[in-house]
Amino acid sequence: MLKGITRIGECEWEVPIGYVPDMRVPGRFFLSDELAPSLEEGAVRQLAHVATMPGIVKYSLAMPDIHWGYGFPIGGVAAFDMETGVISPGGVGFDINCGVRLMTTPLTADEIASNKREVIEAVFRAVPTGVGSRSSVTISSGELDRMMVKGAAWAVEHGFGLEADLACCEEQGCMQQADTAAVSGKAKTRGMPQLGTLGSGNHFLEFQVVAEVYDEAAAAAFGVEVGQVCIMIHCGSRGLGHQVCTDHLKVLEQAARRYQIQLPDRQLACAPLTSPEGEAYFKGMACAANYAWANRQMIMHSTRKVMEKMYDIDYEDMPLVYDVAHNVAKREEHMVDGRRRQLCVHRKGATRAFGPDCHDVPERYSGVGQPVIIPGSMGTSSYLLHGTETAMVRTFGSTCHGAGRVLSRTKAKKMMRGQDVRARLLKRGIYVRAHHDSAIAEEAPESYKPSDEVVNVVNAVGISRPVARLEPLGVIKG
DNA sequence: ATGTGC
Repeated sequence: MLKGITRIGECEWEVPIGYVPDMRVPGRFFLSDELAPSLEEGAVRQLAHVATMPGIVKYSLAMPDIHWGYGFPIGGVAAFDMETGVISPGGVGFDINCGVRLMTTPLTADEIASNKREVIEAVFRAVPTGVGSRSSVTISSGELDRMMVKGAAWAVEHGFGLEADLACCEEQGCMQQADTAAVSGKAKTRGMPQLGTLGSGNHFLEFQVVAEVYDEAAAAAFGVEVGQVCIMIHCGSRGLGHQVCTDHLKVLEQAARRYQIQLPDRQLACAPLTSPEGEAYFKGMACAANYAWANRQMIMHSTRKVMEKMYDIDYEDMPLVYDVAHNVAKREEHMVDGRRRQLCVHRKGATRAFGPDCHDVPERYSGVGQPVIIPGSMGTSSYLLHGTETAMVRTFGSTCHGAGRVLSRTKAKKMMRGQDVRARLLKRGIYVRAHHDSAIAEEAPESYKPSDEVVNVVNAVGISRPVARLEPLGVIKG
């Protein structure tokens, strides 16, 4: 382990005050001995830097998928007091409300085996993918504004889903604080033609089969069983969220100076939560978060339409299990040292993992906890878990979000050829569809840590519990 | 992540 880090438990480490100057609280992260060698010193320094920010509560936290990011580490969780704390775009990330949803089908893997390629090609035609991909639906700027205010509900009202889908989204797919006045014209222009598109990079749409169930009762509540085909959708707020982040970063860099906030890294640009600049970022971020929920809702709708057409199943036979945000800041109430406190919880490459009796856990999952969805990389297992009371106590109701890269995109492209990766996966029965082979090389399984190990860690710490493992059958990449 | 970069 790195010098200066203290071991607290089997999978828990502390970054003590003093690791970098001016820390207000210690850092804490969760990591197994297996994952320890891949820990980047830069990511730990970022975790310590976050601990210097005004109003941070208890700890600067990181999940086992910690790695180096813009300002805050990816895998980072930081809660700030609503009155004395700050809000920072670096604590959310450029892809605001990058997230993932899981939908079940009534089909078994055997039932789609004979025409898997066809169905994946059909979904590939129905869901625009890739950098700069454009939507098949055109919306006016007025509609875009309404969509940014209403989120997933906008999509459902326009015929892109079921009322029941909304209850199965974090926040019902809508952050109430959205105010379109905080979204620039440029951001709107970028977002307008991209609604219902998948994007690129690590975003994907994957056909999966439930390979193993670890918790029968929770699996029954979530509606999953062994052998069943599920569809996982991973994407975010596209160009709109990226532009919202860029615009507000510029403002908050100035604001940090004006409010005389001393920052060890310019990328931690922030403003008091109570300041006009901080509030404006929050409102704009909420718009982008709502855009992302509507986006995933529309992609799921397009997928359901294809499935309905190709198989003898109804639209209603494909319920949404859940939709989680991986990149967002939220106002939440948490018990801290026996006291109820209003906090702004930043989760950057981290998943909310609320326990059984928390608010915003759908009624049908109460007693279990919210579903937590952790995608693997292309060709590796994904996991469905549930949130826990331990997460509420230890991590402001948070857990990890995925595997985390081990190879840069450039390195991956140098080391592997997309066509080879595709052929290798096909040998294992996994059909990969993308516009370009280069996208496949960048996202090869070797580019990522195994998802199994991060899931082991969060299970060991108790901040979420595995419900089921899903294995890939076929995948669409941007 | 992103109309990949001042």
